[in-house]
Amino acid sequence: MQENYQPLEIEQSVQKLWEESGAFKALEASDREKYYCLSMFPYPSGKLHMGHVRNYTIGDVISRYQRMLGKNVLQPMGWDAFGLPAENAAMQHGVHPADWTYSNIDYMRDQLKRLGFGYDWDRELATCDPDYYKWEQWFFLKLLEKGLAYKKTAPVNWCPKDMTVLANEQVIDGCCWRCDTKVERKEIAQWFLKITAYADELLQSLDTLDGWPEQVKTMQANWIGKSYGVRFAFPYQLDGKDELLWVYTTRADTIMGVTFCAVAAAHPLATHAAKTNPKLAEFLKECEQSGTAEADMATMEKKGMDTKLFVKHPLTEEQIPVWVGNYVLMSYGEGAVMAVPAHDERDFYFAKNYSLPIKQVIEHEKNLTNRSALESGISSSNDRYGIKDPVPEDKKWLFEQPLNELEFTDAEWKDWYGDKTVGVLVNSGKFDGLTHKAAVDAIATDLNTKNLGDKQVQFRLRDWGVSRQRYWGAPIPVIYCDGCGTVPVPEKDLPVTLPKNVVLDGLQSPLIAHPTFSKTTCPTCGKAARRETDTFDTFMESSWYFARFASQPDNIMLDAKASHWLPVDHYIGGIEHAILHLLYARFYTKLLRDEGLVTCDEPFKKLLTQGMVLKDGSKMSKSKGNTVDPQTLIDQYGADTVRLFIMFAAPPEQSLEWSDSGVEGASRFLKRLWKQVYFHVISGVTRQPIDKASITPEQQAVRRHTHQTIQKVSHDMGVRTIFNTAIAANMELLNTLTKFEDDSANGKAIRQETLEAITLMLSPIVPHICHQLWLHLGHHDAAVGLPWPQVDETALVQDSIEFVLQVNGKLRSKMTVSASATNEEIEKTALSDEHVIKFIDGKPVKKIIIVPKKLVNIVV
RNA sequence: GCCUCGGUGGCGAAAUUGGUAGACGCAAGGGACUUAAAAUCCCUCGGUGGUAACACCGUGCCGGUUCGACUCCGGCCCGAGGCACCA
Repeated sequence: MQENYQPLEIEQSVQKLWEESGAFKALEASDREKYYCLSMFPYPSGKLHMGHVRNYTIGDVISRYQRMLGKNVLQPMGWDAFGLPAENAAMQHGVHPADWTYSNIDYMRDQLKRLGFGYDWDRELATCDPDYYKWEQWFFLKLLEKGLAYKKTAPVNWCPKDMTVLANEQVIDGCCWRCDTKVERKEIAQWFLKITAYADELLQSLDTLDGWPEQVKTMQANWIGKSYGVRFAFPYQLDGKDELLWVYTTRADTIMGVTFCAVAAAHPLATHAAKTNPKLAEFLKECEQSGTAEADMATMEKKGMDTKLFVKHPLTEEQIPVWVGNYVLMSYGEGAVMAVPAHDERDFYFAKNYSLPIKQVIEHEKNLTNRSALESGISSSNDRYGIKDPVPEDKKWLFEQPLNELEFTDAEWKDWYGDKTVGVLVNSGKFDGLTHKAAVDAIATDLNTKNLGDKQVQFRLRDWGVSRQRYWGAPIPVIYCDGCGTVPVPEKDLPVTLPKNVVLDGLQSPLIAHPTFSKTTCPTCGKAARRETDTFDTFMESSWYFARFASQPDNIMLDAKASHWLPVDHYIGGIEHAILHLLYARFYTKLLRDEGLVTCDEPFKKLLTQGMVLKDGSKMSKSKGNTVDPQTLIDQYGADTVRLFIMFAAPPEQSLEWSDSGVEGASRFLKRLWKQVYFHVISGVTRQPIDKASITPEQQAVRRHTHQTIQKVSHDMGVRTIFNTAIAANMELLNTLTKFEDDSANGKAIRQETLEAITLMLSPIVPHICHQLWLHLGHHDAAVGLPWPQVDETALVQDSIEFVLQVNGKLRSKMTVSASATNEEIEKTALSDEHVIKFIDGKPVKKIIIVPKKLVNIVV
C-alpha cells in the first residue's frame, strides 16, 4: 500500500474495473427487490455544471446505498436533447443544432463517467433520436383519436420585425431580445393536450404520494387550483339578437354588489364596440402590446376603457356597464369577469381609478345594529348567526372605514371568516342577512331557475399547449388537406423526421422556410397537402423518458418491462421542476396507463427536490454567465473529493451558495482516512474477533462510537436522506480513532472494525477510494455490492448518563449519574449540585421536570 | 401581483419528537516540525464584561404560548424558486 493517497490513479483503475465487469448493468431477472433510482436527465448544454454534479451525486449515493441494502438497482442516464439553446448556438456559431447537441452529449457523457456514477449505460437515450420521438408522435396520434389532443387559438409573443414567435425568456422588458422591437401578443392556432380532463385525478392522487415533499404537493395543488363557484350570464342584446355574457365567480354572494363587468380585449363584445369607437379600437390595440407571461400581466398597471355597452344584471335586471380591462385574458375562463369593487381588491382600485360606483353588500355582524342593518331591519343577535368570536384587533380597521372605502375581500373571507362566517349580506334584497354559504346557495338556485347559471367546479389548471414554432423539436405528425381537413400521419409513415438542411437565421420558422418539408400529399385523398410545421414542447419528451429507460422495444412504445421497473422508487431533481415537469410527467403516466402501456397511476414514488446551486445569490445558469466548471476541480482533486465536498456542503434540499474554498477540507479528510488505513495496514491487518470479555473502558468507548455512528449514518442515509450529517459523523469517528493509540490485539481488532465501518459507510459517497481501502484492509471482494454495516446493540450500552441541570429553564450545571438511577435519585443528586443550590438561592422549589436521559429542570 | 420555501458565528452548516445553540468543516490567529516554504500535527476561535471563576446577551424584526422556543402561534422585513414558450 502506498503511503499517500493518489486519487487520479485509483479512480481510473476502479472505473475501468466497473466498466469491464458490467457492475451497474440492471437485469430484470433477479430474486432481489427492484429499486429504480432516477436523476432528472440533463439538457446537453455543453459542459456539466455544479447543479448536475450535485444532482447526480445524490442519485448515485442513493443508488449505491440501496445496492448495499441488497436491492436490484436500476440507475439509467440519458439526454433531454431538444430545445431552444441548440438553435441559439446554431445562430451564434453557425453550427447545426444536431451537431452541437451530439458533441455536447459526448463531452458530458465523459464527464459523468469521470465522476464515477454507476449508470447502466446500455439504456442511454437521447430524445432527439427519431427512435425515441417516433413513439411520442405515435402516442400523440392515439390522444388525437381519443379527443385528448385538440387545436385552438392561444396567444404567443410575436416580434413583428423578425416575424417570429418568441419564448418568454426571449422577451426582455416587453421587447425582442435580438432587435429590441416591442413584442405583441398574437393569437394563433395551436395543439393542446386535455390535461384538464385529469385535473381532479391529478389533485386527488397527490394524497397517495407519501414520499413527496409537502411543499411540492402544496404547490401542485395550488397550481391545479380547484375552486367551487358559480358560472352565470349577463343577458344583453347585440344587433337585435339575445346574447349572454358568461362569467365565473367564487364569490357569488357578492353578486348584488356588481357595478360593472370587465372583458378581455379579444372578447367579441369589445371587438364589436370598437367598430364604432376608434378610441376603443386604439385601446384594444394597446392591450395587445404585452407579453404572455402571467407575472407581467399581474404586475402591470390595470387599465380599462368603457365600451359604452350595457348588459343586464341577471337578478336585479339593472343595466351594468361593460368595460375592457387589460388584465382580463381571453384564454382564462370566459374572458370576462364580474366586478364587485366593494369586496375585491383589484376591482376596488379599478373602480377608484375610473370613478365607478362601489356598492357594499357584505357587512360585519358587529356593525349591523348601527348602520345598514337598522335600515333593512335585520337582527344582529349572536344567536341568529352563531357568532362567538369578537373581531380580531388587527381586522378592526376593516369596519371603521367610511362605507365606500370598505373592503371585504376574498382573502379576508377565507382567512378568518372560513366556515364560522360573521359577515352577512346587506343591500341585497331578499338575500339580506344570509351568510356566505347560504347566500351562494340561494343565489345559485335563483340563477338556475332563470336558466342563467349554476354552481360549477372550476380549475385554475389550463390545457397544455404543446405546439412550438421552432425547428429543434419533434415534428407534430399531422397533415392539413384542403379537402379532408386535419389528417393524422398514418402509423406506417412514422417517424416524421426532422430535416437536417435548414437555415437558422432567427427570422421565421425554419420548417416553414424549408423547401420541401411541408409539401406532402394527403394520406386520405392523395392530393397535395401541407405538413404541420410546428414541433412539440420539449416537456413532451421529458414526460415519459423514465418509462423508456425501463423498456426500449423496437416495435412498440413500451412493453412489460416498463411495468416491471415502474414506478420510479426515488426521483431526484431540481426544485425548479416542482410544478411543470413533474405535473406533466404525472399526467403522461395516467395517459400511458389508460392506453394500457403501464400499470401504475403515478410515476415517482419518492421525490427528492434538490436545492439550487447558486452563485452570487442567484441560480447558476448559462444565460446569466455565472456557472462554475466542475472539471477543473475534478482534474485537480479527483472525483471523490468533488463528490464528498458537494454532499458535505449542505443538505440536499437546501440551496447551496457555491464557493471554491472548502474543497480543500474534503481533500484533507480523504488523505487523513487514507493515512489511518495505511498505518493500520503496515502494522498488520487483523481478522481476529474482538474479545468482548476483556475489553477496556477506552476500547469500549471507541466501539460505542463506531456503532453509534453506524446507527446515525444508517438513519441519515436511509430515512432522512441527508448526507452532510452522515459525513460529519464519519469525520468525528475518524477523529476518535486518530486519538486511539492502542496496539494490543484487541485494540487492533477494534481499529480494524472501525476502519471497515467507515469504508463501507462512505463507499456510496466516495466509491473509488473506498474500493481501494477495502482491498487494503485485507479483503478480496469488490466493494460495489457489499452489505451495509450492522449495528451491534451490545456496543451501545452505557452504564452512566450525563444530565443537563437547569434552574428555571437556564443551563446551570451538569451531572453524571448511573444509568439505572431512579427519578428520586436523579432529583436528589440534582438538588445537591453546588451551582444548582446557588441559583435556587433558598427559594421554594415549585416543580422538577425530568427529561429521561437528558435533562433536569428545577422551577423555583 | 400570486403560489412555495428559506433567514443561526467571518463563511458552509448542526441541533432528528419543544429540552445543553453553533457538532463537523472552511477561513483566520498562535504554536510545533523545517535552513526555508509547502504539507502535516497541536491550541484558540459568537458578542460584551471580568486576571479568573463566572455572569449577562445572542438563531432576520416585533409580539404571544410554555417550566423551557432556532423549533409552535400571530404580524412584519429581506432573499430564493415557480408563474404555463428556458430547461
